[in-house]
Amino acid sequence: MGALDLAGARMQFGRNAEVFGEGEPAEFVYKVISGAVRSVKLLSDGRRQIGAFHLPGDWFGVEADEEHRFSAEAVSDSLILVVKRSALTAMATRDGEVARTLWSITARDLGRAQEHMLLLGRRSALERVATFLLDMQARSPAGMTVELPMSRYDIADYLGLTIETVSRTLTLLEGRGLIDLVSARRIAVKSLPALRRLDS
Amino acid sequence: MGALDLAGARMQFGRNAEVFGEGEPAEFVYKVISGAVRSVKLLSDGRRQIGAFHLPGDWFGVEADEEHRFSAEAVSDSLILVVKRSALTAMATRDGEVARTLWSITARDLGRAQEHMLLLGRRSALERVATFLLDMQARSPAGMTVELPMSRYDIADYLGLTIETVSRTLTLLEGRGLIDLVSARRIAVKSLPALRRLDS
DNA sequence: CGGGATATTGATTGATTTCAATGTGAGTGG
DNA sequence: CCACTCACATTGAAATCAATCAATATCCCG
Repeated sequence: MGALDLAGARMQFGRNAEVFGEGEPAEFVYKVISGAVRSVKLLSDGRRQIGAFHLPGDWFGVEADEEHRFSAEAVSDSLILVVKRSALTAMATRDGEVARTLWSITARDLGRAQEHMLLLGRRSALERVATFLLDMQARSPAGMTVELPMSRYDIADYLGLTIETVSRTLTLLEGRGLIDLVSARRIAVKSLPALRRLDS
Repeated sequence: MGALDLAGARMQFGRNAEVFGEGEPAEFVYKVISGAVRSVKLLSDGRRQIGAFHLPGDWFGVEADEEHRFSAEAVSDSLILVVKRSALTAMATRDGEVARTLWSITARDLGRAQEHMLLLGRRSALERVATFLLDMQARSPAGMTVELPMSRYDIADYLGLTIETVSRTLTLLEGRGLIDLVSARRIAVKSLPALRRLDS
C-alpha cells in the first residue's frame, strides 16, 4: 500500500478527540501510526455502537461515497496520517493500481463488518468476549499479553453488551484459567486453543 | 451500472438452491433479476447468520478477494444474471469507470453491512423487526403492502432472533395497529411513522 | 382432501440487563 | 510522599426480555 502513504500529514489526536464526524464530507483518508481509533455510530437515545477499532497500520475513513458513515475518535492519544482524498481519487482515475488499492481497503472493511455482524448475531456473551480477545491478540504486536487501549465501556459498545457483562465474562474466563487479568487494560492469554474453542 | 450487465447469462435457481458456496472461488458476479437471494454464513454448531437479502436489481457475490465470503442461496425461485468476473476485472484495468463501479458495489455492501451491524447490536426484538419491515417496505416495488419472499426462519436468522420471537413481535405490532398480517408472507403497513418511531 | 412444512401461541426457563454498592488505580495537590 | 478524588472496573441482587420447550393452527401443494 505504498502509494497511498504519499503526501500525508501527521496529526496528533488526544484521547477521545474526534478525528471526523458522521455525515461530514469525506475529504481525507486516515491511517493509524500509533494509538488506536474507534468508529462510532450514535443512536438518538444515546446508545452507541462501535463498528471497529483501528490499530497501528490500519486505514480508516476511506469512503467511496462523499461523506463519512461513522464518526472516528481517538481511543487513546494517537498519531494519525492524514491524506487528502482528492489526490487519491485523481490518482485512481489514472493509476489502476491505486484504484485497486482503494477497492481493497473497502473490501477489507466489508470483511471486518461481516465478521462483526456474525459476532453480534446470536452469540453468547462468552463467545463475544472470547472472539474479541482472540482478535485483539492476533492484531497485537506479539506475545500472549494483550494491551487493551480501550475502556470496558468501549468493549461493551463494540460487542453489543453492557460493561457489567463484559467484566463478569472476563472474570469468568480468568476463573477458568483461560486468561489472566494482569490489570484492567492488560490481559495475558493463558490458553489460545481454549479460547478458540469458545469462538465456534 | 450499465457496463456490468454486458455479457451475462441468465440462470434459473429453484427455492433453496445454492448459487455459490462460502470459500468457493469468486469466478462470477451476480445480479438478481427476479426472486430473492440470501447471503448466509453457517457456524459449526448449525447456527446460521443471514448477512443480507438481495432483491431484484441488487448485485451480489462481488468480491475484491479471490473467494466468496458467504454462501448465496435462492430464497424463492429466482432468475439470476451471471457475469464472468475475469471479464470485469480485465475491463476494470482498462476502464476506470468499471473499476469505480465495482468499488461502489463493494462500498454499498459495506454500508448495508454496517447498518445491519447496528441492527444486531443492542436493539430490542421490537426495534429489529420494525427496522426490518421498514427496510423491506422501502425496497418493495411500491405501496404499503410488503411481500416477504422469505420464511420466519430466514427473518429470525437475519435479525439474530428466534422464529418464535419474530412471530410474537409481528403479532404485537398487529395488535398495536401498526401492521396488518394479511397472510404469513404478506404484511400491510398501516402506519409508517409509528414504525419509524420504533427504529430509533 | 389429506399431509407436511411453516407459523402462531402458551408456559417456563435462563442469560443478560438493570439497579446498586463497593473496589481500584492513576493523577493531583497539599 | 501521601491522601484525596474522580473515573473506571468489579461484584451482587433483582428484574426483564428473549430463548427454549411444547402444543396447536394454518397454509400450500400434491
